[in-house]
Amino acid sequence: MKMSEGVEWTAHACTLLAALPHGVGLPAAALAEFHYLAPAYMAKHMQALARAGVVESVRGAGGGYRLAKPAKDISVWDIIAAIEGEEAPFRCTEIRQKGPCAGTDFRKPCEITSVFRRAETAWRAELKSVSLADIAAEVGRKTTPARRAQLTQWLQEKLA
Amino acid sequence: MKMSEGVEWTAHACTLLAALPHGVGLPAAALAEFHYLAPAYMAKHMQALARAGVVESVRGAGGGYRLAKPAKDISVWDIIAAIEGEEAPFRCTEIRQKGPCAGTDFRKPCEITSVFRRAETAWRAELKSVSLADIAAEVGRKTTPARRAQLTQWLQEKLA
DNA sequence: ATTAATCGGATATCTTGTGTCCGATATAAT
DNA sequence: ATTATATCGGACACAAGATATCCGATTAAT
Repeated sequence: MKMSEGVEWTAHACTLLAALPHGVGLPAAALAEFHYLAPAYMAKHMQALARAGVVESVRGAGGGYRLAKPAKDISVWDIIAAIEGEEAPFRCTEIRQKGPCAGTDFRKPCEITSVFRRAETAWRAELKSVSLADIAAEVGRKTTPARRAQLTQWLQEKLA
Repeated sequence: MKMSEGVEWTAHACTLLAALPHGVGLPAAALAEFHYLAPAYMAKHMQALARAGVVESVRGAGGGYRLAKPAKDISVWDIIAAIEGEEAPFRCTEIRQKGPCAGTDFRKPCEITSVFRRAETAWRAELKSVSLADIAAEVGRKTTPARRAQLTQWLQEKLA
């Protein structure tokens, strides 16, 4: 069970977008360059985010991706759902309904499925409770002035 | 991100083993037959459980697999760890350390990794909190007398 | 000692994730 | 208005992990 690297890539990319002024975006190539990631693959993942409504795409010269909503309204879960889909990691195939001793009264989920449901609900709850705004604020708080200057300069190049 | 079906298969298989008297086991073929599952593939998964110390294998005629510990000391998490490994679904590759604006003070995990750590800790906590004994007890409570008789007869065949 | 049953690891197939490329489209410059 | 350039979007290859099987090694029963 491995989560796609795309989640990590886009989470960091969206954190960068959240640090930008409202309405301002960056092309996928710049988002990839910011962490030295494969541009084409990053582009593919950003497409998934756009389809899911997390970011908006602007085509043509000077275009790129920008957040489709305020950063406080985008959770880490939203990013996972966009990249990985909403389906749960554990998928009950109802094997209890098969076999020599299978019964017939199966309206409720089996005990094993129930455990996984509870666990995955707790997992999603944590992921939903943190927004891009929270992350961006925390990152900003920890950023040194030197790095902040570096970032400003890099952004000027890219936004010019 | 998909969890292996082996987790579902072996969770149900272990639930069956937990219902047996202490020290008694069943061959992999019987565990598969109980839910009409592919015997060879079930065998492979049971091997993983044996390697992880969740079950013990007994070779030769009359052998099979039995729980290696009391059912109350085996959690759902132990089964996942055996089948899937202990590694977390989200794997931080420290992309923040790369790129034109990468800094140098990276002793602590980044904000994004922290969120995933918290979420996965909550997930594992739920899975660790439920033992095979809990599941077996709940299943037993819900089992009708008719099905219990079915099970008893099937077991007599298999244990004979 | 022989036979039969069972585990254990090596092997093959298939789905999913990883990664790239080129056409479609919109912007900016001329 | 036209052209050239930048950018997204989906179609297309490749690699990795999950799925599934088979046969040899080992052990108990006969």
